[in-house]
Formats: sequence, structure tokens, C-alpha cells
Amino acid sequence: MPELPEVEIVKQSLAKNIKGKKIIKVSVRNRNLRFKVKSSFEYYLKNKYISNISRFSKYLLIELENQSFCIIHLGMSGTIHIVKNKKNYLFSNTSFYSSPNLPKKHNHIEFFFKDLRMIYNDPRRFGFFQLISNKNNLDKKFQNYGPEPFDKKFNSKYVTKYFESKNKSIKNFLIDQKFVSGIGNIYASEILYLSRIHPLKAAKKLNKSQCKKLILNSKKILLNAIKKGGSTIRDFKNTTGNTGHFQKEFQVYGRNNLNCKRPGCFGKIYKINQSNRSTFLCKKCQKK
DNA sequence: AAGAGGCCCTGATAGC
DNA sequence: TGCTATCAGGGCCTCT
Repeated sequence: MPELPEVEIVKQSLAKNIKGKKIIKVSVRNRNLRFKVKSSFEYYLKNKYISNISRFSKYLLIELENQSFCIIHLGMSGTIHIVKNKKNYLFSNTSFYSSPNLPKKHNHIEFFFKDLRMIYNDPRRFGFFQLISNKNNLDKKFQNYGPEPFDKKFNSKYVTKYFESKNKSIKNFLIDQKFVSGIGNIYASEILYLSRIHPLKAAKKLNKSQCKKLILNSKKILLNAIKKGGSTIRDFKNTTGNTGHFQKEFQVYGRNNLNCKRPGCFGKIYKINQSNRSTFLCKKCQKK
């Protein structure tokens, strides 16, 4: 479930906790993630320094001293935990499960640093780790991704041009990473509600003012979610194992059969199915 | 070519 | 209590 805001929260924590540090050791307990973790993975990372931590879309980018990258995608249930070490941890197995918030199962990958460990947990294994040899190949990896909502390229001209003669629904475009990067199923519903646009509306039928609203509200929702520490529906936890708070501010997501929160609307929130994913909307104040 | 739907996976929950 | 069915959804893939 991690979308851009949740990944951003994790990124900030990694920047604080592991940037500049040397990876002493990596251990992989389960290689069968979304893509198989290669057997050379641990060896490649061993003794390398981390020169930078960044994020693109829903990806965490760990840059290494030799300008190569280890990229992480959290899939839907991936979480990263930072556990501070006790003394002599390298020689003891007992400290591993000592952190109260660390799950007992599905801890697939562990990075060891001098003072802490970074542990990747992912029950459903939709997430993945991938090594990328240089910046050029990183750009190649993301060349088919659209701009992030905060990018200057995500502007009125781009959106209206993109939507020309497109029959696909606006909701399916918001979660389409080729159009815009970082928005997932939850925030798509919230953005459309705030913009008063019906999720089933064909993209080409949006007028200029609606496109502008969409751009503005995408930024607004995501920034606010980052400010609140992301959203926790089921799985998302920050690196200390705590939940985010933006879910308390959801206007439509998960509010099936409840009243519309918009003052003076008195409509009801419906859950519909779009391409096998749930969409939430108020049929009264979101117009086709 | 655009767009829809299937698949990967586990855990939580509902219903009998 | 214990079984089965359903749902959750990111990204890649296949099919029409």
C-alpha cells in the first residue's frame, strides 16, 4: 500500500539513519521477492559506503560510493525497520528480535551497519531489491515513468495534451505510472473527490479547469499526507514500526455507505470496482 | 495501440 | 472450532 507519501517517510528515515555509513554485511533469508534476489547481491554490497538516499515515485534509491544504486520497491506490504544495535551484536543472535515493533515473520533482508541494522519485512513479497550499475541505467529504468505530481512537467499543458482522445477513465490514469508517478489506489480516490470529478469520467472529457484542479489537488493531498507521516491502512509502518496518521483525514477511501463529508452535500459514499480495484466516491458531488 | 484483466502472495475477516 | 471464500492492490505481462 505504500504510495509516494509513505515511501517519502521511509526515505527521510533512511537519510537520517544510514546515509554516509558503511554496509558491513547483508544477509538474505528469502530471495523470492517480486524479482529473485541474485546470489551476488550480498557480496556486491558488502563494505560499500552509502553516499546518498533519495526517492523517485514509489522507489527508494540507495546510492553507493561507486555511483551505482540499490533500489527498493515496497510492493504492497513491504516495511523497513531500523533497529539500533546492542553492544557486541555481531556476535549474538539474541538481539535480533529484541525490538518490540519488529515483526517475527517475513524479515527477508537485513543490512548490518556498525550501530544499527536495516531490516526489510514483506509478508506478501510483492516488493523487490534491485542493483543498478550506474546513473545511466537508472534513468533507463525510469524512462517510461511519467513526472511526479510535484514536477514542473506535470502541468496543465502536459495533462490536457496527454488526455486528448483518451477514453480511459480519469481514475485509471491517476494510478497509471506512465502518466504520473507516485499516486496509488488510495490517493487517487481522495484526489478525485477533492477535485469533484467522477472517477469513471473519460479523461478526454475533462475540461481545462478540471485538469488544473487535478494537478493542484494531487500536490495538495500528497504533501499533506507526507506532513501527517503517511497513511496506515493495514501494512504501512515507518522505520520505527509506528503508523502514519493521514488515514484519519480520508474523505472517501474506506468510507463505503457513510455520509459525504462535504458541507451541504448530504450524499453517500459508494465503493465501485474499476479494473479490479476499489474506487470510492460521492455520486452526488463528483460529476461525470 | 489502447485498455482491460490476470497474476504474483499472505493475512485479516466474513460466513457457514 | 475450523474450514473455505473473499478482499486488499503495485507493477509487469498477456490478450483482445
